[in-house]
Amino acid sequence: MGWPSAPPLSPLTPRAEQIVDTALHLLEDSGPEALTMRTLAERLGIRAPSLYKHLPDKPALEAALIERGLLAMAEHLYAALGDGEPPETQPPRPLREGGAVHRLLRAYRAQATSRPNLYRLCTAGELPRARLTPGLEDWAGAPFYHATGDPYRAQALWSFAHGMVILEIDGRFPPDSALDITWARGAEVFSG
Amino acid sequence: MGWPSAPPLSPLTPRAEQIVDTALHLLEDSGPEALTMRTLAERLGIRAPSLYKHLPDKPALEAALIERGLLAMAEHLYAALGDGEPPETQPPRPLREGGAVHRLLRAYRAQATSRPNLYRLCTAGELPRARLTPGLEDWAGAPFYHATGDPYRAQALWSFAHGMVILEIDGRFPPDSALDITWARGAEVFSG
DNA sequence: ATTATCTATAGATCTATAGATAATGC
DNA sequence: ATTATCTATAGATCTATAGATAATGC
Repeated sequence: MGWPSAPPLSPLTPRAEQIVDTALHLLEDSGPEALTMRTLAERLGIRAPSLYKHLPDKPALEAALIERGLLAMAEHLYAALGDGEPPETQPPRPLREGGAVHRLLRAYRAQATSRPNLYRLCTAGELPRARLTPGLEDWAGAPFYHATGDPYRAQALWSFAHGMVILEIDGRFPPDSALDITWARGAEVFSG
Repeated sequence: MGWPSAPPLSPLTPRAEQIVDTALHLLEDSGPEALTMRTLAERLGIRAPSLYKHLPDKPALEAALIERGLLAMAEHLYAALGDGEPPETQPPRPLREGGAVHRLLRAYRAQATSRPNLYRLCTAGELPRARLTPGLEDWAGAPFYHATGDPYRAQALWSFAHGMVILEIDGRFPPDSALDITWARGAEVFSG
């Protein structure tokens, strides 16, 4: 008995998988403005038009990246909640450093900042829901519910976490900010 | 005795002011992808090259929009904290509906959602600090400090507010979400 | 004279399609 | 035959500059 597993992503051909993988690195290394079909092809050692034999169009590529981002984030979050420890078996540990909220937030921050450009792609603007594997979005959001046990607190906690991460990634906090403390304050507040 | 007033924005010529104003409406009505020099000129009944006689380039236009957005938001927030009621004269009202945190959050949400495209422009990606009036950013962020009395709580509260707003604007919450309740939960949690 | 505007255009990109060509796998 | 790639190119934009032209204000 453990956490639910992710809905399986629609399979790609091996070459398409390779392309998406290269795109992932290109995005992370060089930022979203570098993620063009031409530059991607260049990294693969081919010409841009060849890409269209493997992926229908650029939105499809972006959707594939988003799916991988959501999947990686969620797996990280479920692992942080404790593998094989669904909520019922976990004693409530509010206000403790080792509580579920603290662990969840630490994992969220670590995963997001480890791939900031992918995180931005996954969360900025509207989600291309029609192109995503059904159920993936809900499954990826569920850890917040598991950590709080309440849908409203879950949304509020996610908002806090997303706000912190995106403002941190975008360099919006004053450069001398002690963000560790801010994260800890947030965790305490939401553990009460 | 009241709240500090905004640092004065560097003045533009009347025509430039008009252009910025039109850009503001164009952005809000038609979204960021419509904010091109050509479309803006069209709205003004002139040709795109004419704009460059009034504003040096497009980043300057964007900076002017951002300044206006920050100014409008901050004025709204200061007003919500209570005009002429600096923190010392306000009795602490934690956990009360009428508390400073509640009022601040309500104002933040109302202002942001009243002009979502401007809000996005002001908060997405990196801030063109070199082009902004010095002191404006700090002044605009201060209401969060005034409402919490602590820099860490202030940053955490701002993150929550920004996360809620941007996720709401971008349609990231499930469509049947009762966001009023989520906002209230957040306000309670940060008032404790 | 100065100010606001115009036309013409350079120069950079991007996505995506059509059709040809080479290489691989029965 | 099928698969992967290529070249050539259509078609859409965008920002911004140069230099000409018309209108306004002394």
